[in-house]
Amino acid sequence: MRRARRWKREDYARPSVELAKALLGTTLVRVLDDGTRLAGRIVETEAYLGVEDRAAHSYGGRRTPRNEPMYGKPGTSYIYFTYGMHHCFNIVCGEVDEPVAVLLRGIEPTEGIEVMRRLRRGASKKRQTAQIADRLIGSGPARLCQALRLSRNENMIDMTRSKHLFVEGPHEVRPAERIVATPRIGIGYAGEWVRKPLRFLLEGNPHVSR
DNA sequence: ATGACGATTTACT
DNA sequence: GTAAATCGTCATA
Repeated sequence: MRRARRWKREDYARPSVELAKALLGTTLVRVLDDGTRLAGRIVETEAYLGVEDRAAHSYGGRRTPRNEPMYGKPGTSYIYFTYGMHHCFNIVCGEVDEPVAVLLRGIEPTEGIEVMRRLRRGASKKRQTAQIADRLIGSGPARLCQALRLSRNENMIDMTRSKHLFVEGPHEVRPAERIVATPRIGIGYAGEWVRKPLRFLLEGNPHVSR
């Protein structure tokens, strides 16, 4: 087994389409304050291309308090609150002042699975479901945030230095898991950008959303 | 100050 | 398949 290698600045400093594909098969690690280590294999991502991309928060060069992290160093976390109840987690890439990022949409839990299941269940105020199926723990941008206890507290973290949130290699993609591209989800307002194949996933992996 | 809306999830018909 | 939940953000005034 190859030794785990934490991603450095240069690993993040590339175009969002490249990063979105490169992240597939790597491990996202989240260490809670009490030291509990949670981890999952990234199986679904979406690339956001910045100023030209109508679906991106930075479309047209918009720069607001919310999307400020997108203008930071590659490897910075960008976590925002939406729909009055959910969080989405992105990793900033490209160059400083180039507002591009990759949205993480699905992980296959590998470490701390039962803790993640409990975090997911605890996130719902409604009646506690008997048990959350494995494939529903990390399949979806907001579910992933619940499972890893990610919220605005983890916004704007430098993932090349943080002890609580980072990406690890090596890249593990099985031969049967080909990378496929589809249109992005939930961006029906983005005109011609709706159709562009900027969502990437490992074909056949059950921990992909929908 | 106001209002429209969202890079979603869940429950229900 | 359809709709409710739920509130921070941002454009407009």
